[in-house]
Amino acid sequence: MELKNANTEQLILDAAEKIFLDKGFSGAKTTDIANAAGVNHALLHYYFHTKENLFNKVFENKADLLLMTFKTSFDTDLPFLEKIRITIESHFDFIGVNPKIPMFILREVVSNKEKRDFIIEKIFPRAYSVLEQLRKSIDEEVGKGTISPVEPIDLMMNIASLNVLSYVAAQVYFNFGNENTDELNKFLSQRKKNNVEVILKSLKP
Amino acid sequence: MELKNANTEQLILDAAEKIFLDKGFSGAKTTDIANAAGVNHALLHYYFHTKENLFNKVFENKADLLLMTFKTSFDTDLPFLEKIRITIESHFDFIGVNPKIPMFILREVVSNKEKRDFIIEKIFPRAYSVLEQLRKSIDEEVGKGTISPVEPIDLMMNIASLNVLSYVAAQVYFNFGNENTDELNKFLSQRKKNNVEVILKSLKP
DNA sequence: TCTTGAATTAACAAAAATGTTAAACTGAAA
DNA sequence: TTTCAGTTTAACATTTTTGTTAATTCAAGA
Repeated sequence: MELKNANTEQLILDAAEKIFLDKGFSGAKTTDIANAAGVNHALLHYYFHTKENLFNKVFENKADLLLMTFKTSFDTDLPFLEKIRITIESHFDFIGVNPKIPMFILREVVSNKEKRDFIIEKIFPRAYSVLEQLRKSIDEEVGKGTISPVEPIDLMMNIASLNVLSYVAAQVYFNFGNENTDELNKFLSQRKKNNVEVILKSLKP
Repeated sequence: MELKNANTEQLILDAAEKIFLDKGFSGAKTTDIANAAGVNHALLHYYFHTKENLFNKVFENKADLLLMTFKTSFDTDLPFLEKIRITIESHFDFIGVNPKIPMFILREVVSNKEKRDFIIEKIFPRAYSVLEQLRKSIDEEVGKGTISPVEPIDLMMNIASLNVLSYVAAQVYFNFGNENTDELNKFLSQRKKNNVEVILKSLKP
């Protein structure tokens, strides 16, 4: 087997990832992807046949990554509120290293029913177990009087909303993902602190 | 002057709005817009010359609407926390009647620097005065010990994040904007209540 | 009713974007 | 060294999308 093969296939995939993340499916052009990868654009079709096929590879990859977001640290034996804090912070940091994923998924999902269904089918099974596990912990803590009652889905959505839009705002105001300024970093650490505080306060009895 | 004129121009604009809101600039096709408007697609060019020109009309219109979102009710003489509650609820309800606007603006803004700059130039002047007015009220209340200190920008972002993503989730899970089920309405009223509670709790001393 | 100018249409043109093909190249194994 | 399979390229083909033009319709005022 040749090595060029795996190499250029990966080159194309990397370029596709970069451009699809920025522009979405309809905004990205296969010729731009080929150019970015430094290859003849026929090669793109040779390896991936269609634009949609190439896109799906990127999309599924990123969807998986997004789901890992909520690999909550609930199997540790830390106090509940500590686990929540850690969940929020690691979710925030995860987005920090993958800042374009949430908007990428949302963009396709709101404008494309197939993608919407795909994500729902992927998310529901996983989310269900996470949410039920969370419900148990919440009930326990509510019983102990440590926290006030909350629906697991609300808690998760609150965390995701605050964290995701913190980064979207950072991309818009500070051009995050392309530049990195002190102001940006200050903004992000302020948001991180804020998000933890807001969620923890919302759980107070 | 003929009356067809204003009429079909508006027909095209309405169709464009619908399709651009769903698909974004690059996902929308001018022929689809013309079809949706029930007119020959040459008419679209006759009235608006280019796709971009037509899009900008829609975009600027929606950007204005989005900014009106935060026409806070701060000139009333209600207690501070009541004003906050009303702000949250009316923001939530505003999105309810324009559910696709936030994602529409975000989608273009994250993938297009010009649109990003356009929005920033529009938002900053207005946001600045709102935020400074809010800062005054916050300082006052903090002085009275009614609330704990918070940066105005954080408070606003918290509200916007929770409300916007409530509706994005509703679009994804419940196909909001196209269908209207009991489950959806239950979800939305639960989210509205949750969002108010989370923000008000976050302000507790 | 005749003229005028805007509105509308069909037909065409150009550009952009996706996809295909056949031939040339490459490197490893027979 | 020849052969073979996978890789790469240039050139071409198709489809989609945007934009244009010239001829036609239409409604209102002279």
